[in-house]
Amino acid sequence: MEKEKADKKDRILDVAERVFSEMGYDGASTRLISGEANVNMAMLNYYFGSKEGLFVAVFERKIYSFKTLLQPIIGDENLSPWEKLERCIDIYIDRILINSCFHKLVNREISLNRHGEVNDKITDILMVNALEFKKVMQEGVDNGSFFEAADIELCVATIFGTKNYIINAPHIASRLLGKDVFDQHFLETEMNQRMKTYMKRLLKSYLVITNDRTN
Amino acid sequence: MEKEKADKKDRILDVAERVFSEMGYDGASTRLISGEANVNMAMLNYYFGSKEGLFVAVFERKIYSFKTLLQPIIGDENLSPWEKLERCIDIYIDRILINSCFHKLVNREISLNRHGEVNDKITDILMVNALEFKKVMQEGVDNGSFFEAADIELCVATIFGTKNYIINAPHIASRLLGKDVFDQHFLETEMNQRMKTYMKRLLKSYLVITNDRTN
DNA sequence: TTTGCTTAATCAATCGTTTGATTAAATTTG
DNA sequence: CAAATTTAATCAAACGATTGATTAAGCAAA
Repeated sequence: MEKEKADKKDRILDVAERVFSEMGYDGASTRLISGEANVNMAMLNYYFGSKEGLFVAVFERKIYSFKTLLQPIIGDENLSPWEKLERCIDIYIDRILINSCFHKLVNREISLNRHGEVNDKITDILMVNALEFKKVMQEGVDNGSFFEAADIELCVATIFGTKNYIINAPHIASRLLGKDVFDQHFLETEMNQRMKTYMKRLLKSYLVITNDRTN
Repeated sequence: MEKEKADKKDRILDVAERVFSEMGYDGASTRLISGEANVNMAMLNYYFGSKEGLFVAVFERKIYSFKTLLQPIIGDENLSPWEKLERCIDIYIDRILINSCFHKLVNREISLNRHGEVNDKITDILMVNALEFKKVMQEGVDNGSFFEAADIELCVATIFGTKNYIINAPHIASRLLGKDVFDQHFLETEMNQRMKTYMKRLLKSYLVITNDRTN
């Protein structure tokens, strides 16, 4: 009973997450979601109060800052700023590519400024994550191991933006890369490694001081 | 008469572009658009046939490849691959920041794969532009002036993705940068210069070979 | 008069939500 | 234990509101 209820709620949330991410909030009707989840329409309101309530629930199940994951790395005094950044990138890319459909949803709905409740919460969490990356890079700049004139705020935009570009428009990314970005297995293995390698090399060559640095 | 009609159509298109980009296609009702444009609702269908027709018209007015802008640069034999890339970045950023609200619309609706007609057209155009950038970078790799193992496809993702991150979620970007990204004047002046400087330095340090290159 | 533009009124369809009835399990009562 | 009562889950049906679209009449200009 308890179990079945939890199962059904989870099934609804799974379907809702997928349908929302495919059709957008407005494009996804409660009838379609309930239909695909094989539950009566009224169950959505019974469990979640409203369509917006369901939307919020989809987020609350998944969204949480991984500040707690990043903190021990950032606080580790044995690691150089660059080593910290490397590990943060690894953790971030791992998490993103596993939940790519969810992050697609996040990015689309956050560009619409509605759903005040959800939006504010997500904005806060995204900001926390962004600021963690910024903090690590600032540390590198401050201790002189990173390029002093580095635009670390735009570096944050690059880290998140490069990922978004692949995730948000998979059919474009597929054509660009010549790979099937819709394939979850490809994302979690080959793409995962490729993005990590690329992000680190890109940022290292920009941030980490070697010798000459002409404009 | 001719003039007034054109004016009215343009006014509708201006409003539609803004409302679509603020609310999304599904979130924007024809009543709201016609209301804000101060025209009768039926005028939308009279001029554009349908809501989707209006949507298409919004795109057709603005979307076109700037391959023609890039071609003379790419074809110029007096320019090195890096010099070509620099100029392409300049042109690209100029164009994007002027039409930021439109590109926000493009990016959201392309992540939803509906509107087959528009989507296919936009995808093609975006691909053309992406492939132009890729071509320039490939040239640099081929002639040995660029890092041979450079992941130029992900470089494309970085160029477009970094821009999207700023444009798509301006309220997040505003908090990250400590600036008002909604301010069109700021975008077209300060942000414009800052993004150009950053993109060039970032890509140059990654692509252009200087001396050592350890992982 | 004919043509092109404009309007208010109206259309069927779909939206998210609510309802009241039904079922089954859990709990209380005798 | 058995009977009575409460609670939770589920459903088909219907609600009012809003959607995009159409109509037919009115209007102005050529």
